[in-house]
Amino acid sequence: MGRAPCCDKANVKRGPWSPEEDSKLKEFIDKYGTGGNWIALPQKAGLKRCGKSCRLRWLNYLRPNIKHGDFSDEEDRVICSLYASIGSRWSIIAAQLPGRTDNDIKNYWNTKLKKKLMCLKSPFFPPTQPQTFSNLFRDSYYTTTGLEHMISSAQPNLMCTSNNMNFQLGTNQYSYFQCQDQSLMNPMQPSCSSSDGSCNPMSYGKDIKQEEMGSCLQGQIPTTFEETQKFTLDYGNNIGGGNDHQLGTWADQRPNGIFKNNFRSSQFQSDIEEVKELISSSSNGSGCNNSFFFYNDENNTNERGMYYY
DNA sequence: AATCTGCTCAACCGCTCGTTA
DNA sequence: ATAACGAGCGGTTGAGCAGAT
Repeated sequence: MGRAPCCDKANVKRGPWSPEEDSKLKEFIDKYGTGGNWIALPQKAGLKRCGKSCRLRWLNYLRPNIKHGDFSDEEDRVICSLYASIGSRWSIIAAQLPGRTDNDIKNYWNTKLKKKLMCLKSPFFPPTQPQTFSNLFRDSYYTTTGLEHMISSAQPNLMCTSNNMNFQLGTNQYSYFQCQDQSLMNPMQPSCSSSDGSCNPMSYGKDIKQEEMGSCLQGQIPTTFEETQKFTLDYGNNIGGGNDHQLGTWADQRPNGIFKNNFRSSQFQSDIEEVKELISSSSNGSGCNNSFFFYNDENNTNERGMYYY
């Protein structure tokens, strides 16, 4: 038995609000406030509406200082930055943008901003404008959870988690991500597990649904690790950092299966073996070899890169 | 001009959480 | 301790619109 409805659905009006209803609601709240009880409000205000509907109408449309219209670049930046950090916590994001409602931001993200960020060079997502991982990762995007989220968003077949594995070698910072091919499993299940649970799926990845992946990939979901590697090479053409993304594809396939982007940092080059060593010792021999590691130099700006193996 | 297609966004739905009795 | 309730939240829907065919 489900929860009792909050109002008598047969006797409440639904659908778009008329100007008369708007003014009734506004006048009532201006005069008496909400009284902390939305359920009782419509009756008092003479509206044949559900309390929830009144609340939504007020919060999203009628209350003072609501800002409508295009989002500014600064607002874009704040939304992306917060989304990268905390995910779809729209009310928290809205709290940082005066005049914007959570519903507005959610709609804006789902219809426009997400697409902007998804414009990677890819056979599955034909770009409408140049966009690269390195752009996504600039400035405030560059947090560990942000990277996890962006990788998962941009590459829906991969669920990535860092397990908070960050370390420093010389002046370079490294973050390690285990990535699991979601096309091979139920999206809620990890593809591999270890005794310390280091392969548990991250919470950000779990809301990518099978049908979304299907439509994203247009039926071309890779089914083997080799196909996934190829897919990632194609799909992640522009993964890279700083100026790296201008240099083209992941051209260098190594015998050991590591795919290399075009890195410029000699420090990074010399760190590689040590990074791999650290990763294999810290990941407790879990056998998770479908992974990224990502590095950032001391300036956090120009020298960045990602290895996939 | 008619039809189709894709997009936007207001509104709804169902769930969780906090409060109260 | 717990059941009931309302507020708030995020996901989803669908009417209306604009542009493409």
